[in-house]
Amino acid sequence: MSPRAPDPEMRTALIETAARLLVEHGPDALTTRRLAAEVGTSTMAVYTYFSGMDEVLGEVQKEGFRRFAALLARVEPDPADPVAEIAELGAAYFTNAVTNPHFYRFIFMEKPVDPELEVGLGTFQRLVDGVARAIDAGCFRGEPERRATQFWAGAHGVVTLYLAALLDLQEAITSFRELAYGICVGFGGDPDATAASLARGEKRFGIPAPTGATTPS
Amino acid sequence: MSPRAPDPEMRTALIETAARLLVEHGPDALTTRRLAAEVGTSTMAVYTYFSGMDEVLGEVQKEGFRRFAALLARVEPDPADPVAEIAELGAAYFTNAVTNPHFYRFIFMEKPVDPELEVGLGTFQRLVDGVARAIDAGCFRGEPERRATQFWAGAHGVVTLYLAALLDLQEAITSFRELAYGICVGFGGDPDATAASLARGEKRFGIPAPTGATTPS
DNA sequence: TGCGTTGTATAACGCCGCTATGGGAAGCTG
DNA sequence: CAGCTTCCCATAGCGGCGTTATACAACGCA
Repeated sequence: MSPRAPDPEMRTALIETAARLLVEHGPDALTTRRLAAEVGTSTMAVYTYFSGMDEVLGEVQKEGFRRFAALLARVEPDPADPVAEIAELGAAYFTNAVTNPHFYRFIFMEKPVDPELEVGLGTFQRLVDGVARAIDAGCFRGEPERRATQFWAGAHGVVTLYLAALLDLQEAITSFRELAYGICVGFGGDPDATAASLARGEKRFGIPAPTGATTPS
Repeated sequence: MSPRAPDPEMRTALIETAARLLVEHGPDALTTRRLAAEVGTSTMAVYTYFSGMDEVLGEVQKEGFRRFAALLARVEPDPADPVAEIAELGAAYFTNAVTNPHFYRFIFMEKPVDPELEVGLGTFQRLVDGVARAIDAGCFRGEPERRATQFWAGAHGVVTLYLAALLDLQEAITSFRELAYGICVGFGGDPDATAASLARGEKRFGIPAPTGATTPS
């Protein structure tokens, strides 16, 4: 008395196909019927492997955070120049948003399906750690979590303006840089040293150069 | 040969009812059928007075900006202390978001239906003007539009974190304050004078005190 | 009074998320 | 190797959505 075995690849296929649909066709394409058709199954599969479409969307959100975390993982801790490290994390954040706007919107601009979302908070913790090193090294003053919140808030605000086409890419990059500079120097950072570190970190990660079209589709 | 006259109040009633539905029941309540039922007409009215539901939503967005602009209008230009004026504008922004979270979400976190949205840009211009006065007065350095963008980005980021329940009200207010302080002082503002002006402006407008529940529903 | 014009109520179309149902595949049991 | 139990999933249906076609009712000028 053993039942028919579930397809171990089906759940993964649904999530990855949903993520692809989001990236390629935008959030409107994320319907149960279209997802099932794209995978080559019926809508019932969604209810066999998930509680409903909402859980699929939650998994897509997690997948987005996983990809973002993978990008952040490219940034190595730099005890010698923690402000440069923060600039690298910022560049990674910005690059992630510009490269995959649909994903960014879905992850950061919609109310999270899973309020816990430990994987999302993990990416924030990565920033808190970097900021804590900078504060310990005396690069600027503050409480790590709160200062990290402010870096994040600024980055998110600039990205949001960019994605709403209220800023072109060049303006967005400039504001992004200056906001980081303002926070560091505003809380005690040395102006010249801060500018040098931010430039160093940004160069290391490499923000996408604004060539050709400078507003998102 | 004169046809049946259109009801001059119908268009307004639809927009205002839609706004009320958004405020009281959230964005999911903004359906054609429910809106028509609430107004006491049929769904066809939406197509008689608008091109479709999208145009209604666009008008709701404009209405939200109009209410926000009315709040900003309470802030009088203060040539003697432009940084206090910026703090007042910030407090108005924050209050607007906290008081009407559904409206804030709808206006600032969803892609605008009408990309022009001159009324929305008008509210931003109000900030640019205040920032320009501060720069002219030597309170900090920069180009008005870009610096205003950065204030806006920071405010929006903090509000977003608050509405996502990742910050409680007290944390949000603190980050809000410190971000403004950081931008001013980071670009040349005198620390003590900036802190005093920000406190003065905030006191004048009055950010809602965090009493009782400190996270949005 | 009649006619032309136009608002709008009703019903229908094709979507949506979701569920009820039933057939068939799978593997343990005798 | 049958048989039976179990569960996957294809099909079809339900109530919702935005939108559209149609028919009727209201209105003002001739």
